[in-house]
Amino acid sequence: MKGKHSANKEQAILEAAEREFIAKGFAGARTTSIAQAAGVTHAMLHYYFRTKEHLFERILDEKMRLLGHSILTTFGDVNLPLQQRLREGISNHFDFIAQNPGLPRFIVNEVFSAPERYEVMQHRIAEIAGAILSDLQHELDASAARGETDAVDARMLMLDIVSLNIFIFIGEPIILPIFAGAGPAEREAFLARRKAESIETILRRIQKSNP
Amino acid sequence: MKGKHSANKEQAILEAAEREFIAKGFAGARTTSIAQAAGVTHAMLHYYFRTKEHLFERILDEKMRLLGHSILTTFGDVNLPLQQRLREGISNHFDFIAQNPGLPRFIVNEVFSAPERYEVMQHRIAEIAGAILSDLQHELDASAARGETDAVDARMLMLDIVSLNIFIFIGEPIILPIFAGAGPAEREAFLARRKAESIETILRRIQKSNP
DNA sequence: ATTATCTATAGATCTATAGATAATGC
DNA sequence: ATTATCTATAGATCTATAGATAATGC
Repeated sequence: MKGKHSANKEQAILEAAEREFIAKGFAGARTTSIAQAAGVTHAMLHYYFRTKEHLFERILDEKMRLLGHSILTTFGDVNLPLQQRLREGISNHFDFIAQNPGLPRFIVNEVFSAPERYEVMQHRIAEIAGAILSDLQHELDASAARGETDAVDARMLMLDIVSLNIFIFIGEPIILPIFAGAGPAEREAFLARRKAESIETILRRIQKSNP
Repeated sequence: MKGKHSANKEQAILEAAEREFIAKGFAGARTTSIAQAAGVTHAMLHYYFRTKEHLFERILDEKMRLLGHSILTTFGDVNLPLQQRLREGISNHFDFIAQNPGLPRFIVNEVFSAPERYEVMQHRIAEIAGAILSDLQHELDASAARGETDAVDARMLMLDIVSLNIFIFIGEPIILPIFAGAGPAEREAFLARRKAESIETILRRIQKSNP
C-alpha cells in the first residue's frame, strides 16, 4: 500500500513530466529537469516510473484518450436538429482545445517521431470514428434529401471542422503575434472570433447553394 | 576557395541534416547520425558548420523563407477575378505544402520550443502579411459592394485557407491511416479530394447567402 | 600553402541503478 | 517489514576539438 505522502510526490512528478514533455517533447525533455520541477530527487523518478520511456507513455496515453474524447464531443447532441448540433459540437470542440492548447501539437509530434506507439490505438480509433461518421452521414443525407442543405461527405466535413478548430492552436506561436497581439485580452478576443469563424464556415459549407 | 570535392560533402551534410532535423527536431537529431547519413566522418560536420546549432539554423532559415514564400503564393494572380484568384491561390498553396509535407510541423515545433529564434523574422512577416491582407480586403469589400459576395474579414479568410490546407499534413500520421489507407495511390486520391474540399469550402465561405 | 579529411579523445550531459538511511503501517 | 527517500556513481551517449595526414591549387 502506498504511504500517505507518496501520492503527493508521485503526482508531482507526473504533473512536472506533463509540462516538460508537452513543452519539449520526448527527446528534449530531461528527467533531471522533471525531478527538479517536481521538487524531488532524481532517483525518485526512477523509483516510481522505472524509465523515462515509461513515464512518457503514461503521459502520452492519458493525453491521447483526452484528445480522442474531444473528437467525440464534436458530434454534439444527437437529438438536436443538424445545424444546431453542428454549432454546439464545433463550439464544444473548440473550447476543449482552447483549454488544452498544447495537446494537439504534442500528440502529433510524438506519433510522428514514433509511429509504432500509435499503431495500437489506430484500429480502435478508426472503429469509433467509422461508427460516428456513418451516423453523421445519414443525418447529412436526410437533410439534403429534404432539400434543407447541400449534399456533403461527412468525413470531409469532419476534417474541415477539426482543421479549422485545431490549426490556430498548433500555429499559435507564429499566428498570434501577427494577427492578434501579445496581451491575454487580445488573445481571448481573437480566439472568440476564430470560434465564430469556424462555425460560420462550416454552416456555409452545407448551406443550400441554389434555393 | 573551396576545393572541387568539398561542395559535394558540404552539400551532403546539409541534405542529411535537413532530413534528420525535420524528422526528429533539434533535440532529437544526432550529429553523428547526420554525418553517417551524409557519408562523412563526424569531424567534417564540425569542420564545415562548427556547431550543431549553427547547422540547424542554416536549415531552419531556409525552410522559414520557403514557408513564407508559400503563403505569398496563396494570394495568386492579382489580375484575376476574385473567385478565380482564390481558386488558384489555394491550389498553389496546397500543392506547395504537398511537396514539402514535413515543413509546417518542423517550423511550428522549433518556433514553439525556442520562440526567440522567431522574433527576428516576426516583424518582417507581419509587415508583408499586413500589406497583402489589406490588398485582399479591398478586393473582398469591392466584390461585396457589387453584391457578388458576402462581406468577410480578409485575415479570417486567410487563416481559414491556411488551416484547411496545412492541417491535413501536420496530422497526416494520425489522419491518413484512418481516412485514407496505407498505399501511395490512396494517399494521392485523398489529397486530391482535400484540395478540392479546401477550395469549395472557401468559395462557399464568401458566397452570397440571400441572393 | 591552403583546404579537406581522418583518428582519437576530452569533456559534458543524461539515464539509470546500487546501496544506505529514514519514514510508515501493522 | 515494507515503502519512501537520499547520496553517490556507473555507464552510455553526444558534441566538440586537437592534432596528424592527405589532397588540391598556385
